[in-house]
Amino acid sequence: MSEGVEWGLHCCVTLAWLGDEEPVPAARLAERFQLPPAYLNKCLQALGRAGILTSTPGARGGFRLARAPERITLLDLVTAIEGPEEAFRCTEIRQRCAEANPASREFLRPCAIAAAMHKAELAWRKELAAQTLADLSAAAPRSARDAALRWFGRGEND
Amino acid sequence: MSEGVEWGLHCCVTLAWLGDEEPVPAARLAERFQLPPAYLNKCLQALGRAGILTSTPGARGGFRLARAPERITLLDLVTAIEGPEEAFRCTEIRQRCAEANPASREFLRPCAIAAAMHKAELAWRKELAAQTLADLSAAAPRSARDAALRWFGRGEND
DNA sequence: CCGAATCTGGATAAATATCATCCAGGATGC
DNA sequence: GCATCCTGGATGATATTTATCCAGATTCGG
Repeated sequence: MSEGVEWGLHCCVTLAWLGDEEPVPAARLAERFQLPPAYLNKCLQALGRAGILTSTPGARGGFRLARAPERITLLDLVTAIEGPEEAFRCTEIRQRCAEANPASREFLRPCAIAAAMHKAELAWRKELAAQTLADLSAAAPRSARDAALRWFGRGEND
Repeated sequence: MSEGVEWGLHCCVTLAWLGDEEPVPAARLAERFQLPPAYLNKCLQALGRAGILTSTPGARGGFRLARAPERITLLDLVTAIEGPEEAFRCTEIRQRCAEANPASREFLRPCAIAAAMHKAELAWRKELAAQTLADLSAAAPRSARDAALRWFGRGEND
């Protein structure tokens, strides 16, 4: 799994803590986590296209959550970064057997192997869909949240 | 996920069908599925090191299942090919925050984000562990099994 | 005992994906 | 107007996956 998932998760949790009064520039988030600014920006763009973040261009612009943390699941995040394809992709090698006829009725139903892997993937997605950004923000220690608020200069308001 | 997982699964299901009276050379399995022989061999070697297959060198040698299909789970197979690492790997970017002190007590407990991803991964593994090679062999249509037996010249005995 | 078949493991190369940077263009606020 | 900041494309660096080849060891069959 690409590292952008981890970056995106940390950034979104941070954005959840900060609230959406004021957008946060990508460069500032990169600085916070010591990540490459240009590349982190690419990840945030992907989150924007997926409707998880909204971006505001221009001075004092940046990113903020597009909706309440309770309504953003980990599955949303992971799918936005990694894409919607499953980890296991069936290449239908059963149809490459010498005698196999691709038009055979046998191939109408899915490959049992692909079905088994798919079932596991569904379990994974279900678990991801069951956890929201709000859960993550709450699970982190208060000290982490407080430190973030201070670092971003939001300690006073919130 | 690497394609070797799919190859390994198909090969193992086939070996389950054939029984373990006689080992099957890697080259023959490659021919069956039209896969690159040398590279498929590497995958089978990995399954051998993982204790899923046993290999016998020399003429009339090849691979066979190391134990009954009921006792080989999909998790065994996937782990053998993909390795034991989790898909999401936490790089502890929370510790890279400017003010963070790596010795802090806060970092003794795992990162909430990593824990959430880990939970999903466990659900995936659990589902994989619940399915065995025997289940897969049984789920495939009889015609596929029969065709394999014929192709490998084992139609008469079994 | 010889030779063909076969696995083992290392070296290597090709193809692809991931990670990362840069830049031109457009939008926004001061 | 100008500094800030997102957007998207082009490009390059690095890592991983896929694939090949070969020398060495082992076994079978004659």
